[in-house]
Amino acid sequence: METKEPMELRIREVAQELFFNQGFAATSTTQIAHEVGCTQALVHYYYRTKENLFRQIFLEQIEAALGVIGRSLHETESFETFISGAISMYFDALSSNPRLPYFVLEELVSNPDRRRYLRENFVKKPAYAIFYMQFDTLVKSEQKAGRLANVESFDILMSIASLTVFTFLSLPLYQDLLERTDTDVQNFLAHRKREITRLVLQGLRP
Amino acid sequence: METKEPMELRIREVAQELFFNQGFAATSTTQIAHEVGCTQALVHYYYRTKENLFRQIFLEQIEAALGVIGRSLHETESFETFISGAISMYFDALSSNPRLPYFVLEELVSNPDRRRYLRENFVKKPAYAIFYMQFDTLVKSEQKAGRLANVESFDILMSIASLTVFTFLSLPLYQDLLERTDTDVQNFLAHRKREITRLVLQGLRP
DNA sequence: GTCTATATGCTGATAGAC
DNA sequence: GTCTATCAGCATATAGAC
Repeated sequence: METKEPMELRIREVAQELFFNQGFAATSTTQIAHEVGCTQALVHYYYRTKENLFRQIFLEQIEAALGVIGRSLHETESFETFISGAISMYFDALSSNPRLPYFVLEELVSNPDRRRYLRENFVKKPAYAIFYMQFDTLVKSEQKAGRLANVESFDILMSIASLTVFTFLSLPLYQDLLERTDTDVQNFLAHRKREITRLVLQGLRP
Repeated sequence: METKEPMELRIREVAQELFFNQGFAATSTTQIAHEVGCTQALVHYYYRTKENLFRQIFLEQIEAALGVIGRSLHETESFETFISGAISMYFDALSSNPRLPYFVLEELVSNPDRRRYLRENFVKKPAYAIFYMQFDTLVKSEQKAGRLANVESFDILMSIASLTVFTFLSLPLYQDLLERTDTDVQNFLAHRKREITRLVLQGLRP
């Protein structure tokens, strides 16, 4: 009953995995074709250029990542549970996709065109301005009520991003430089999740 | 009176700048030679391989970075001033070298051989075990005296590294995605330095 | 839709003249 | 020490047979 996947899709799936693990520059269309089990010409038949193939995959990942951030903004009983819930969501999402942060960072840092594209097609969309305004309003009302330290909204987001994202960026270094097993890494992630939550919450107290 | 620099050194300086800004993979010996004003063969005459040339430069940068970390461990009047002084030193060192974190991260993440080399030649050296033990002893004595929250030494280092390093890793994104000027970036860095110091210190309070 | 064959260009590295 | 010339290899991309 198993329907054979069409080549177009298989190429895309294999390409995604390779781009993800090796980056754009280090992945060749020849390698993609080889792992798919077709000729290199077929990759170009479907996607014309390597850049084209990459862009489709890259945007899909960006959208998925932004989706997680969007869903983290939801009603809770208090600002503290809201923040700790958001951190927990980011950590869990990245734990099942630990190479995503480096993949996105690498391609955005090394290619200004991709930054421009992301800015014009995502950052400037009203949805993201609304997201930030909602968060900012929430922060200001909490501060007015005296339940929150006098910290800027942007700083809260930057600190949470720094602490969570860097954990995953440095994971290969943690594992190899300190010679840790996969189990060690899992324990480390769970441990950091708790400590980061504690640190951020303590930093938000008036 | 100006002595003409020997070619060997000029090649190295130009290579350093290019590797720094573009990474190892994206920099060719042809480009190095072109910017130096010599032939590509001369680059290989002096350094034999591109990897060889890179390694010398890379290790120099690693040593410089580790040197800053080493110098940050010094006597102060209190643990709080010690921590805020260290953060300040890291921030200032990176401000005059903002691409260093990405350069080091990229090469270590993308090349397991470099991680192995760094581990065997630096991480395993007694000097770094001593550095960590000194810090750990200091933390434990502060905790015994009730002046410090019950946080593991490694977590303190990880959180400081996350907050400072990620700031510089994400600088191109901050600038381009939010369309900030160079002056904006300078103000942003100064602002984050203060906020990160505040957050870490508050997180260390019992 | 999938293949073979090929064009074109760039890379790192070496041999050998001067 | 610096050059010219060249090699082999791999890349992306395309043309054309089937």
